[in-house]
Amino acid sequence: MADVAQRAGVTKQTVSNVVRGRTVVSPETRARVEAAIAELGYTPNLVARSLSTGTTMTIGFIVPTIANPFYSEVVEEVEMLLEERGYHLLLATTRGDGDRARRQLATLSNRSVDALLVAGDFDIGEQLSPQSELELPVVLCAWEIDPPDTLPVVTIDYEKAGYLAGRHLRELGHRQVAVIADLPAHRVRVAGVRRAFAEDGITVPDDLVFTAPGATPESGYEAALRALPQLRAAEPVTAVFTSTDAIALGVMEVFRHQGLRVPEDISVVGIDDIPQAAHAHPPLTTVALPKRQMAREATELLWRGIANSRPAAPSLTLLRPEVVPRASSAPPAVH
Amino acid sequence: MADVAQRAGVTKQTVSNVVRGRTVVSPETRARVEAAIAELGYTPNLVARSLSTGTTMTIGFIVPTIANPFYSEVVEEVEMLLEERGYHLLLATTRGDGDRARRQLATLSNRSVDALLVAGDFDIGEQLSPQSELELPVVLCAWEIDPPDTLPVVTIDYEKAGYLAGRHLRELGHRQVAVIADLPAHRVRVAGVRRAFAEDGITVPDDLVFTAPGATPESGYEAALRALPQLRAAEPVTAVFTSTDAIALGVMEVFRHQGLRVPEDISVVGIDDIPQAAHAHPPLTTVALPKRQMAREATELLWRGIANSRPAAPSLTLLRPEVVPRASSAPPAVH
DNA sequence: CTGAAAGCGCTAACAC
DNA sequence: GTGTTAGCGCTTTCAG
Repeated sequence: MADVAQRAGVTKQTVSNVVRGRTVVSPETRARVEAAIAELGYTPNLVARSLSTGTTMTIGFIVPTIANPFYSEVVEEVEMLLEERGYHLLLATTRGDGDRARRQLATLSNRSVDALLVAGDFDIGEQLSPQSELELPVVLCAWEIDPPDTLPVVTIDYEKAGYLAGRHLRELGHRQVAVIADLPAHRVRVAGVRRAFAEDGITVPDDLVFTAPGATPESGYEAALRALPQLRAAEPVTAVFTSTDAIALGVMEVFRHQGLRVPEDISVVGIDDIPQAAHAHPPLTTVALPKRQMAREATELLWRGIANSRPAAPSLTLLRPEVVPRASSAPPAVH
Repeated sequence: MADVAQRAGVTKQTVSNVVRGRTVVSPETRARVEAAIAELGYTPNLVARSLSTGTTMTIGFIVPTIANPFYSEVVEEVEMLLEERGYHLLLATTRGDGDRARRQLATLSNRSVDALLVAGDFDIGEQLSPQSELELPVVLCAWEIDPPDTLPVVTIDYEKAGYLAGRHLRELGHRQVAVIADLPAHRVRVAGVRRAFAEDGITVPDDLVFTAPGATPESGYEAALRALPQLRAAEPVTAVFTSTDAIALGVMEVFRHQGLRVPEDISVVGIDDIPQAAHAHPPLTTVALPKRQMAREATELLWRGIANSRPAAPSLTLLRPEVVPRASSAPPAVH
């Protein structure tokens, strides 16, 4: 920078002004400086600028994983929004490991990011309270279980997602439903389904609730195998609610192998609306979670936090999920 | 830091030594300093450290998109490897936009990252030559088309992936194959298929090559619809090669709707081995691309580059793909 | 083993 | 409009 200044016959300060596009520089001076920059191939040192300004133009995003299409879509959207404002994305994953989460939080908050977005995995909640004391804007998103009330949270009404799935089945006329869910992580979604049936005085019996740990197609496959005898019991189950589309994919695979037709013999409803849901066989009825909208609102709060250089006031934004009816659900067969 | 030093009755230097775990500090002094740190809640400013050391403990990763499971898996693996060494991940996406790519490259290289990993999209290649002049370790990965020979490149033998798919079909006895590919991006994969058939003196006619832009299930669906008349022509096509599993998913959906049985009437082979391939209907035969291994080797070169504070010597590492036979491919029906 | 001094490259105040 | 003066918070010499 000093070299550029000398070559252009000005001071570093003027070079700085030119680089940052300040309007205080006369056109001639600007031209001279720009020429010098080009000749010397000068490029400003962002770290030095950060030290000086106290701002890094970087925000940290802590997510459980990126392999899950739900999160990768959120991350993609956030990255896009940040880029629009010239911000960068420092990405960290916790993989459901509380220790990792804590470490990630610690490093990122040492003034190396301007703000922090944290997507919720239930075990990270605890570590967060000390964080709020820190002078760093923090926004939480995708917080399914017990969103803290000390920070701004943008999440989805997961209970309602379950409720909508349940009501969809009820409206089709289903009375006997099995549940295959990644418990306890998705307990809120299951509660929603139960509520929908309870409204009509129907109880979902505990022995029709099966767990699919990890919420993968594989876990859904295994859970469906375990569930099979119950599904075919005397009082026939006419529908299956899965807490995730991924689980539904595995469940439907079992049904195909076992000759259970979807939706003729049994309906299937998932949650999420992942890209593959539309191309499943049959296309999967699901409850879409507004991930991109969540990303937008969370980022908006981030900007607000950055503007005030502290977290936005505690708040809870609950986004509304929406049923996407497809071919995997239909009225129960009459018998 | 000065406060901590004063409180512990030492200088900043000693505090620094304690923080960085240097062994030059006497146990008593160390204890005093640590107490002061705890009492004051001191946490080192990483930006200042970076300015001083010239190292940010951050590496940049430029990737076309993260929504595609191929890349998200690579990113996830890279992030894990970085975390092991205490490095952070600055993620940028290009979305196939050359301008964005150039901007991303420019910002990231201004000393704000210690090294740069770039996953290949064909239009980014050009921007990269100026970069190599920069004193920044750069490693390229997933470079399907024309890997530059001026930088270290870790990629997959995509031609061989196509070749293996083709040979798999040949070994099953298929002679007449249609190709549905995201061209021109995947032209190398198609060339591989052609080579496999050419070895047996069989030419894949151009009018059996269909393009599925974007390599999504949707694009595969549409391409398959266009291809249908040809597939049912006089000389029957007994197999379809798709340049990507995602395309195959859409193609198989069309076949189901049209009553074409897979693999009895027609075999389908994809490339990639995305998670859904195993749960497709039927499970998809594919050629697995060693993404995680690619991530590992690329990261290894990154470390080497950082150690020498410049890119590793130009090199080309070609990883070997592998056929994963599943139910979507079988010998052609005799007629 | 500890301390004092100099600087990393840039920006924010002020003067001029 | 442009130049001058101080730092931002840390690390790195180099003496002691």
